[in-house]
Amino acid sequence: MTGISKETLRKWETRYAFPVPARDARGRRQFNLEQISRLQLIKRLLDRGLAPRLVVPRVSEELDALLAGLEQVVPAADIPLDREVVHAVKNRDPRAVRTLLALLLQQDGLARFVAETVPALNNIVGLAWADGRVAIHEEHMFTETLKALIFEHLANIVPPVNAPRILMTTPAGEAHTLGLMAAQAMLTIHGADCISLGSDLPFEEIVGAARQYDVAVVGLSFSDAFPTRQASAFLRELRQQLPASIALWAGGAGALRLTRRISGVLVVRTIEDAVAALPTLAHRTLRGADELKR
Amino acid sequence: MTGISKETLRKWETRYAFPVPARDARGRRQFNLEQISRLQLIKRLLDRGLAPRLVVPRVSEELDALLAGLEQVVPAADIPLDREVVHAVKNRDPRAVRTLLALLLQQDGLARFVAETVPALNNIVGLAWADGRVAIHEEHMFTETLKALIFEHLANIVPPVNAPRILMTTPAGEAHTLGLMAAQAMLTIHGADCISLGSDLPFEEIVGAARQYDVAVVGLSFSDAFPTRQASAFLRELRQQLPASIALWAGGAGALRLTRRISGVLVVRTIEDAVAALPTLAHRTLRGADELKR
DNA sequence: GCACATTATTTGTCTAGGACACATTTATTT
DNA sequence: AAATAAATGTGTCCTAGACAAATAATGTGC
Repeated sequence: MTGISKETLRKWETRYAFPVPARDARGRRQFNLEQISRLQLIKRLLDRGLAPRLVVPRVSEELDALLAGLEQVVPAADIPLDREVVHAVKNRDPRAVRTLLALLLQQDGLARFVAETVPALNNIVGLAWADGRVAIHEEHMFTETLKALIFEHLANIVPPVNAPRILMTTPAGEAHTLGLMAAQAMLTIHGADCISLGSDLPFEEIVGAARQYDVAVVGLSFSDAFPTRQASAFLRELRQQLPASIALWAGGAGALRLTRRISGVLVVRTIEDAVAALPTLAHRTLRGADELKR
Repeated sequence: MTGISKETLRKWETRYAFPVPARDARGRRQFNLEQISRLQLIKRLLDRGLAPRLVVPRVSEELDALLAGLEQVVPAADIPLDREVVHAVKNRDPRAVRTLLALLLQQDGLARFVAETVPALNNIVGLAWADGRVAIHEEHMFTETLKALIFEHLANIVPPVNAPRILMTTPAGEAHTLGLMAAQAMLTIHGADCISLGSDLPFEEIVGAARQYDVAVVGLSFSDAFPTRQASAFLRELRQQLPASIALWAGGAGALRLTRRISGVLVVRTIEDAVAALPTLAHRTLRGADELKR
């Protein structure tokens, strides 16, 4: 429920005297709801890079204050219908959510929808979730509806045969694919040939796939929940294992938190960044062409 | 990689003298590839209900023999193009995979495609993965392509307003959604109103969502990798927490292994089972109708 | 005052060996 | 043959401690 391992929880118990759970008849730890919500708060602060010793011993009120200070200022969503969407989500009305999103998509066109509306809405819903105004299942419903919509519109676009190939995936442990899909849509519109391998792909598999699919770029998405340290280590290691000819792009809220730049890794801050980097890529030499030369 | 917890592996080491891994400089266990593949073999046998003491100490050859005896005879895939699909997957040619799948879909129609072709292909690719003939990333590519295809065709179907609502999701820890999507497509064709909440939904959220979305059924999918005991416990607990008026359906390879029936839980063995159970459901009373009565 | 090397502290994850409940199997009695 | 009791099998949790990698603090030379 918190994303914190049981070993870590046990250590915190002895080191910081929190959380000290009740025990059942067998002596097993039983955490109460208050402890769980405090742990979730702690987790969010740790994910933003704070040190455990500063965060774990603090009570919820102090944590709230800390988090408020760190919370990035939300770019006041100038998305039309944003309130209606949130309202439909909270009303648990999937059809209304779909209708509203489809409307926005029609108004904006896929490119703008995916580049602006989706991130903004995602942000709004994410914040509402963090506040507890939107339940996990409501967020899931929103995400699924949005993914379905993007999928459908993506189907009609066929990239040119020699378009630069981009391998899109998510590292092991990262299950959020909405951002990845949005990026994929945008890049496909701009003439890239995206191959999506879905979420949760182990390290070795990413390396192997990048080589075997003959791609120009490996694009990874890190969500807000992904530990910054791990993301950094992951990218460094992957950069080393990948041939220099393959570019490495990292996007998502988790990648934004990477303060120090990693050489050979492009941190995609907005979807437009990725589009801007597209022209630098070499187009694929086709197999047929290769064979003709021989 | 095996789905076996580290605690269990340690216990097996002392109890059955397998696996005894090498140690790194720090004393940490390092399993070699041979041990890992033997463990994967063991896992598959345990999943089929064999007792650990009979399985864990056995060498790979014996395990192979055991498995061969148990392996349900794969319904000789009478799917046309099955070899071509596997070939395209192994060739890492997403476009060819997509073209082939689209072709099959056109030939069969969505209903048959989803009820017969998808499970058969999934089975074939799954077996090829277990043998090591297909890599994880190749399986991901296949799955993603298939999901995209189903999504696109699902978009055109709008269920009647008062259709019985089915909540489709996957329990926490279960990331495989292909089977869920296939079932969703089939049920939607047959007039159900499916609400997909995606994968990996925590227990409490499922309970909450079921109540709040006013559904007639909660449909869960358990993959092959999901521990049978956990699935059983999960379903029992969920059955208890859900109102009796909401039916509970469990599908997927993980649900097939539930030998003892759980009262109030329908184990969906094939997608057709779910379709057959559809007529028993009450249609939704619309809010508008309710209001008129008052 | 700043760059760099060195030492100290923090932190997560691993190890060992043991306890225990629940399930399944075997032995015993009715 | 059925019912009951004892024995064994099994996964998961427990405690207490070791240790390296990361981060912070300190010292040193220029």
